[in-house]
Amino acid sequence: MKFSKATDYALHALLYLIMHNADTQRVPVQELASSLDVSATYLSKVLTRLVKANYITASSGAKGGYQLRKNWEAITIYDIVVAIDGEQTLFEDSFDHGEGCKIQALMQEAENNLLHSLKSKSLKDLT
Amino acid sequence: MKFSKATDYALHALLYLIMHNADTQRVPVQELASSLDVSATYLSKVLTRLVKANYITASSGAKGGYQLRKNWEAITIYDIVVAIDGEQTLFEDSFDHGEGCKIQALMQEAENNLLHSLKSKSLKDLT
DNA sequence: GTTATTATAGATTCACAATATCTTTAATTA
DNA sequence: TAATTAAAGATATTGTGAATCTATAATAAC
Ligand code: SF4
Ligand code: SF4
Repeated sequence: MKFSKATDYALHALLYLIMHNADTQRVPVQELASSLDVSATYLSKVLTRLVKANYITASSGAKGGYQLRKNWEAITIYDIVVAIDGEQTLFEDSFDHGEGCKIQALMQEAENNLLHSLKSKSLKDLT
Repeated sequence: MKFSKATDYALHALLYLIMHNADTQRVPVQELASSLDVSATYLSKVLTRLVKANYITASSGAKGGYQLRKNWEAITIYDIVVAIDGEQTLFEDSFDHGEGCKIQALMQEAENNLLHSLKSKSLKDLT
């Protein structure tokens, strides 16, 4: 019952990008990694998922690095979590006895509250 | 970002107790375990935590077993989760840069929504 | 084109906690 | 006393997130 470190890294890297006007400028993973004091190769792996999801862009070579996409303000925290960890369900049903299960209903409602909250917040709220 | 199997087992065991009028009758762990098709010794370990937290009672010896406490209806889902998994925070801060951190604020608010929902539901809602 | 720089991908390892089992001990009943 | 049951402790297993290492591909500068 906790978020992954990868998500933690992703959020912090994004915060760094936001704080460094990185919608106009590229930031190499080395800079991000040393700023966060985490492994560069691992962080790279994490950020690649954000690239795949089109939340940031990347370019190789000199002067390359990561950069926020246009309209990054609209990306929600939920988007990030899903991009990194996938759509895991908080409570996974051992059997699924079908409709009308009270346990399922309870847990899903709780989870929905969490997800709704994550969806209602965007990267703009980090500024 | 998911609940533990132990919590899953606990909820289902409780549901079984509720459905079998187990506020007046004791149910040995063997019966619970075979009903849920899980390991009896492991389930016993899990249920012991509920005993420690005074949500169920246990008695050894012949005709012994587990039994719901009086006023079990008031026990919340949150109570169960905490009794089993402890008070883990969904988002644990890598550094804690102090007040005013937007990331922390966002994640904690989301988490609070989840916890509030879990607190607002009780075992009575399983009947 | 060559070289330097950077991201990406794949394979592999590491570490740790959840899960599970086994065995012993304590408690309770008949 | 004998039988039954929970609790506790030690240990084993497993799963998986986390991390490293080593290539390979892309890009820019010269
Ligand atoms: S009782 Fe409900 S939550 Fe449990 S396995 Fe059946 S359907 Fe799923
Ligand atoms: S930036 Fe915020 S969430 Fe991240 S380590 Fe600092 S205080 Fe914690």
